[in-house]
Amino acid sequence: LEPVFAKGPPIMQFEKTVGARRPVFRAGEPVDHVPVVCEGWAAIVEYLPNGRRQILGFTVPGEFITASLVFSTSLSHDVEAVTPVLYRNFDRAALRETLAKSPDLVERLVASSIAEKERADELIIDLGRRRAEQRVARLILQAMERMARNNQVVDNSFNFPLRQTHIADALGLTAAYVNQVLTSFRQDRLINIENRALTVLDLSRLRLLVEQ
Amino acid sequence: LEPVFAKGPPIMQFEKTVGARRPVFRAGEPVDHVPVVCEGWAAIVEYLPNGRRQILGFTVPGEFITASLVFSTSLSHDVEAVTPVLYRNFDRAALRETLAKSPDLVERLVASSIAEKERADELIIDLGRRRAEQRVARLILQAMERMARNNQVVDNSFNFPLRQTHIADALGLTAAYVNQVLTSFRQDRLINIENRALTVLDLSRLRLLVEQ
DNA sequence: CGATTGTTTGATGAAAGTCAAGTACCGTGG
DNA sequence: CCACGGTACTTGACTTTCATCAAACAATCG
Repeated sequence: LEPVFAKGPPIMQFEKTVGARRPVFRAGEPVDHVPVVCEGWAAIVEYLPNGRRQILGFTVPGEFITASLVFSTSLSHDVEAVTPVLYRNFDRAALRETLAKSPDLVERLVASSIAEKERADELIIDLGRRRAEQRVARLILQAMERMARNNQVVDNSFNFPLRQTHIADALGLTAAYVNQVLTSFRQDRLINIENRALTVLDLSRLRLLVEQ
Repeated sequence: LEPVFAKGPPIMQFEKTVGARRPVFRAGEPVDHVPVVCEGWAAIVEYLPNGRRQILGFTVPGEFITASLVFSTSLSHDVEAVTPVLYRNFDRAALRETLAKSPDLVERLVASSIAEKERADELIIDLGRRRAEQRVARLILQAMERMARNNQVVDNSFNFPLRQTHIADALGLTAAYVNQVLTSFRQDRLINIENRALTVLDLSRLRLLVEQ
């Protein structure tokens, strides 16, 4: 679904940009359009009263921030820009009318909504039953897959703008510990990170780490 | 949505029962009807290659096993009966036709699907950033809320069939540790569990534990 | 009523957290 | 172009939370 709107917008309304580390939306505030991210990464974030935070997921370019915004007019979590974010806002009523006329588009909306749920379920499994190493390895592989789907992986190398705090808050770890894991990955020649670009040096060994 | 189908079924197909601890569905196997649980609790479960398991959620009576089965014809996780489960199977095509005619029902389907996603997000936050005590307390309060919605809570007391292993596998803990937490809850006169019935003795103190 | 399944308790250990201090990096303005 | 402030990364010493393992006991269920 999203590619359609990310590129040639039939019912586009207007674009907006948000700088890195700035909020895109605040939890609870009304969202009167349906946003699709065109450029940059965003994080869906929950802040807890004790100051900790949990990242519920990331949106990569070409995706809805969340498919539920087609139906719902507010979000229960904050959305923050990881990199500078450019997103397009679609008129909700117009979008829903378009959907009503196109069963094909509905299928695709349903599909991205199911995919969202599946990513959430995978994250639950990670947080509940996998150790830090596996969580980090899986995050990397998942990011690679999602980027590959948009043809943004060349030579096992792709843009990876997440800070170690993002990884930590997404995986229920601390930045200090994520650092240790990444350092050990580098020493083992599994990956390399330079200039916000991540290169997977040994894909099969990384996949092996992830199974089990 | 579900209450409609759990009670007076316009397009009911047939009922099935499954004994406690038995599988309801296997991951990947085709599901050619849309199941709604009428009696009993079920768990959605993922088994990992290392023998651990993670429970992704529970269905209480009157709910879809998962709303995504209205669209999708298979599940990516096992479903297991916690108690004996009685569920009704609806014809997917007929159900979708009914939906096409009733925007009201669609709204309700969307709502339960969003609720499912919200529960998943809450669980992510629990597993990522809350400690065992809070996780257990929140599970109890959530169960109470869901049962209350079906008028199954009397005097802060309700049917609670989960074994400690279920709680552990749902919250990313071990049964031994869940036992310690529950024991401490009982000693603190927060709750009582007897005969598969859970009574909340001090709701406000339990809520206090959960915030923060 | 025996067998399976679930609960309780304790001793021990490991994974990951906390805290702290130092270094590197980066964008902005003088 | 350099200095500066903020952000990000790295490392190490120490602590906490929870896991692991084991064994005994209790409850349930054919």
